[in-house]
Amino acid sequence: MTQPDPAPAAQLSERAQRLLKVLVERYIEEGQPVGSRTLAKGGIELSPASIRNVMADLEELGFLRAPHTSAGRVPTVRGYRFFVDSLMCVQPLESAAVDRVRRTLDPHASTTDLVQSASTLLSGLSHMAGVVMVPRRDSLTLRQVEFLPLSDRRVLAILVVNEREVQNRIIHVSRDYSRIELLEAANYLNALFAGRDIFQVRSELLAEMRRAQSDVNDLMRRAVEMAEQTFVADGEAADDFVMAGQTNLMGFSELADVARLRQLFEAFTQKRDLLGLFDQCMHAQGVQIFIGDETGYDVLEECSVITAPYEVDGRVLGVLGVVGPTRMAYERMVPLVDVTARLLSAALNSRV
Amino acid sequence: MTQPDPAPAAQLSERAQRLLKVLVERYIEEGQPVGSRTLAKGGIELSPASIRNVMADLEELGFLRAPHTSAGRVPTVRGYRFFVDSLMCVQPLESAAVDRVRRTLDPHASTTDLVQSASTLLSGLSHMAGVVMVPRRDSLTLRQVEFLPLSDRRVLAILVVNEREVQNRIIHVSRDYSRIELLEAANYLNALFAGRDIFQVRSELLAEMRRAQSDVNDLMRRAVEMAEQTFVADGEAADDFVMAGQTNLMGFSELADVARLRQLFEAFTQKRDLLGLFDQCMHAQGVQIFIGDETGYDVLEECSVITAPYEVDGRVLGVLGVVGPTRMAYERMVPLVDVTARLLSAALNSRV
DNA sequence: GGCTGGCACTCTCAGGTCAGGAGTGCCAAA
DNA sequence: TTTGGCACTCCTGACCTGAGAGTGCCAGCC
Repeated sequence: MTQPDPAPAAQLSERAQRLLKVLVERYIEEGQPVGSRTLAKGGIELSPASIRNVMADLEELGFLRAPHTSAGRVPTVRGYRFFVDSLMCVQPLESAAVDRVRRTLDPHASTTDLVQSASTLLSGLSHMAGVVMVPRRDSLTLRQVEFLPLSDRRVLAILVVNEREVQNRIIHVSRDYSRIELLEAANYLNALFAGRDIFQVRSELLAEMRRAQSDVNDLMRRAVEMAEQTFVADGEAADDFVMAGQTNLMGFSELADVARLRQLFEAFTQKRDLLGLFDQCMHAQGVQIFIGDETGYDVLEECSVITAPYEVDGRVLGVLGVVGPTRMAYERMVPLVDVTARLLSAALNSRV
Repeated sequence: MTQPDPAPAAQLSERAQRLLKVLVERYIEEGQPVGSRTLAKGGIELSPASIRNVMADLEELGFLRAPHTSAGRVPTVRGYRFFVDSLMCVQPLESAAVDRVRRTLDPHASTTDLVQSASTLLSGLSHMAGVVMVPRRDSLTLRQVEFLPLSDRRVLAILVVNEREVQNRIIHVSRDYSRIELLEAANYLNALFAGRDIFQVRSELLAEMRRAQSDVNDLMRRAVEMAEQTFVADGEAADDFVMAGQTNLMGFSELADVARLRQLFEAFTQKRDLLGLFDQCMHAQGVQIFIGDETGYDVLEECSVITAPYEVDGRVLGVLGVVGPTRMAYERMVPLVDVTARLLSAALNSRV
């Protein structure tokens, strides 16, 4: 996890913990700094003065802070962290919401549509921004390849991988090939390598070529030339995510500053920072929570991010999550993200 | 064009016109309401008092308005419109910028990349938001079609159209076909219809089928079943645009209100309004300017939009443009949009 | 008749003051 | 250890004020 330095719960009396819990819940709900009077009336059975003592302790320990002398207290990042780790009661997601997620993530839809739907769902149900990394496909099983001649020594390669995904790329070759020559090369590759991993095929072909040197025939040379360019990873390019509901973030008063908002949205379009954050979550298990500067990125200082990986056949393919202000309903967001990740995994798994 | 009701230039003395021109230019540059003193010192050879008289006339005619009693004047939509139609001197775009556009719009790139580059160029050079409609391809020439069996009576159809564009769709068929059966159907369609328009092919096949009724063989029936679903327009779905540099709009003080900004960005993600506006420009000639409420959409009230259609073989394929605050440097944006549209057309035309 | 200088007027903006309210910290008493 | 009391701090909004900018209008001038 990501808490900066462990704040031993031992430091906090049972009473202080209860108080912190109520205060954080209250603050998340109302958005106003909460004072001792408010707490005394709602949930804490102590006089305002005693509450003030406890709050002073909590402030000293770094769980709370006062925006100014007479303004009640607000949770710090550390306060939220402790709340999230030890105090929060995660309720299961309402079944209506679960149903909606389940119904929307149709296993028959294409991967792109699934990713799109998932991010729309996340934003719709959280009223914040939803993000879904597009699945990284580290294994690309060749199903079929096809080449079509273009002019200028260029060839259009069409690649069907993993049963239903179609990719196409334009490759540059050493001379113009005829339609027939390309067909032969494709047939050769299909016959020999259908059902195999394309990167393996590529390196195998190259190795074979090098070993055999002189006695390779023209057909094989052709095939290798194509394969070399066709079967390259576009993993780099596919390192991407889909986002929905960014505009929801404009509704939060915490983020109402136009200049900050601009930076935030620029970070969203550049994608780099969020991708960095999401990459960290790829191989962590289950739901992760990053609060404020725990994200490690300045632009996200006022934001929290909740993520969960999704997977197929037990292999993590990507990460999804929500982005919102630090003052968010964590106990609702955690199950939302969790359920969405599970159901997206299920949809991807159960496809045929 | 779009001016609401023609403001006869005759109403305006030569002097008033000159004054309006200087005032609008000044306001666009500085962003502050401009007063009589400022004008007297910069460009207008009259005393402040005389200038005030002229300005009062212009205000009465609806070309200017005063934000408040002692704040100088600001152009109204009508003022901008008259400026744009009759007063503005459009300078040609700096050659450095033209070069950059030309170099960036590489004819060898894919359509998607070209559209993306064009919108990035527009936003980069305008410091506002750039928009490019994706080309509507009303003619889809079949080059090759391929079918691959999936489970559950579904087939993956891969379609190469217009020489280099690859589309794929999943179609539902009446029974599971074998790989061979699908191959036959594809060969049949390719042999007969390669190089033809896919919609024509579709209707022809259906007509033929209906005419021949009983004596069609199984192969043909199969082919028709595929073609029927494969060769459908996705023109609807492709009604789309690519936008870049939205965040630039957050820098303008005119648009600094978070609530309005949110509406604007929501309109951008929903796309409907902008598409409506762009559709109007499809069949107008050359550069179009929409100022403030001339756009016809409330969210764009504070914005101006400048568009130009782009074309291939003399046929308009789409529209591109920029979106910014009404207070923009029209005389620079017009040639920018114009040149980008021309060079995008050129790039699309000269491809091989 | 059109242009100009002068002048009173209006409006915004920034800064300062002030009272009210909210919440705290501390202390002494229960 | 808890609690009530009290002085204190700080924010907030309202109000005022003076400076600055620009106008409208008028009377005089070319």
